[in-house]
Amino acid sequence: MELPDLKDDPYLKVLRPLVEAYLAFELIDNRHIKSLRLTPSQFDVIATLGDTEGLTCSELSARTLVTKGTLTGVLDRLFTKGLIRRNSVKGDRRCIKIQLTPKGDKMFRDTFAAHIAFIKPFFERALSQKDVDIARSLLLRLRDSFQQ
Amino acid sequence: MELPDLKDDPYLKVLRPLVEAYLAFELIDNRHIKSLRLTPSQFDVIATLGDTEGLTCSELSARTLVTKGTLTGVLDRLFTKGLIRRNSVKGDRRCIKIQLTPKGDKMFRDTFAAHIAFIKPFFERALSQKDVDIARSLLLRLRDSFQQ
DNA sequence: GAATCTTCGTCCTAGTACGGACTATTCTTC
DNA sequence: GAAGAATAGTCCGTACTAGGACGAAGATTC
Repeated sequence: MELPDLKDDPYLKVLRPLVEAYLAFELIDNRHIKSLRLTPSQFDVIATLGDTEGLTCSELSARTLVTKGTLTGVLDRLFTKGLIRRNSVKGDRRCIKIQLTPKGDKMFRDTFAAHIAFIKPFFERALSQKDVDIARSLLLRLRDSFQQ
Repeated sequence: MELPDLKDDPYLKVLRPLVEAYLAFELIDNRHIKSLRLTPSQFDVIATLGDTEGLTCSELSARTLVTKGTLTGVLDRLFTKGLIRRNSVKGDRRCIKIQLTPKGDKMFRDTFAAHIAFIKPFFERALSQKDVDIARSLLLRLRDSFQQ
């Protein structure tokens, strides 16, 4: 990312920290996911499918960060690992319902809570409860600004 | 990314906003860069090379978000576009010094300031100067926590 | 000065990103 | 009910990612 030396600009002072905080989080996050033998996208899909009756591809790509085109390949690899299955949908032959297999469900139960527990202390160490509320509000304002 | 419904947890309330704010920024950022006929990585390299006498591949990959392995391909494409050249380094035949060509330098001058000017209003709209300072401090604390 | 360690850039693999093109359906509209 | 529009999932091309393997070249150590 373009991170020039613009510390003199009062507004752009927040660009670098935003990028750096996110990337630092992402690095830790991805590293732990990798130790679960999954890629971030695969984990994303498994976590989203957990505790559902199954979702279509479009629902999945809407709720995850995986785009429609990429999803096909991700699902192929999860299928090869025996973690998901594709069921046809009665009433609409265009749709496919993606569902966790028992093995996939076990993966979800084993890894999901563990991953959250792993990530949480990093936030607790950095921010007080009050800080959390402030950070949340500022970040949401930034998000909304970029989403117009 | 894994973004489960954990709003009940006071600490993880900030995870989603962090990810969402960053991704919203990245989307806008990348879209504008694309309109300059560059990819984010290519822009990153051009911006980093700007106003230097040239950098080696390792320096470049240290200062940008492009890893060593990816850099080769990115430089190949920039070379094809005539934006950079690779010079040998006297005294160390392992190194190659990457430098902007006149065309690359023109690209840097034309696009860099324009891109900053494009991004800045999104921050100005969202945050007051005071907010900027607070956001910056909180984000840096998060970053440091994830960097141990 | 030889063996070793380190660094440099490149190449490789598996996986992902985006967006456009494509086929098969289903829905709308007249 | 037939033509057109919209939706679902797949496939494709170009580019990128991380990390590991590699050979060439420099630095270190004894």
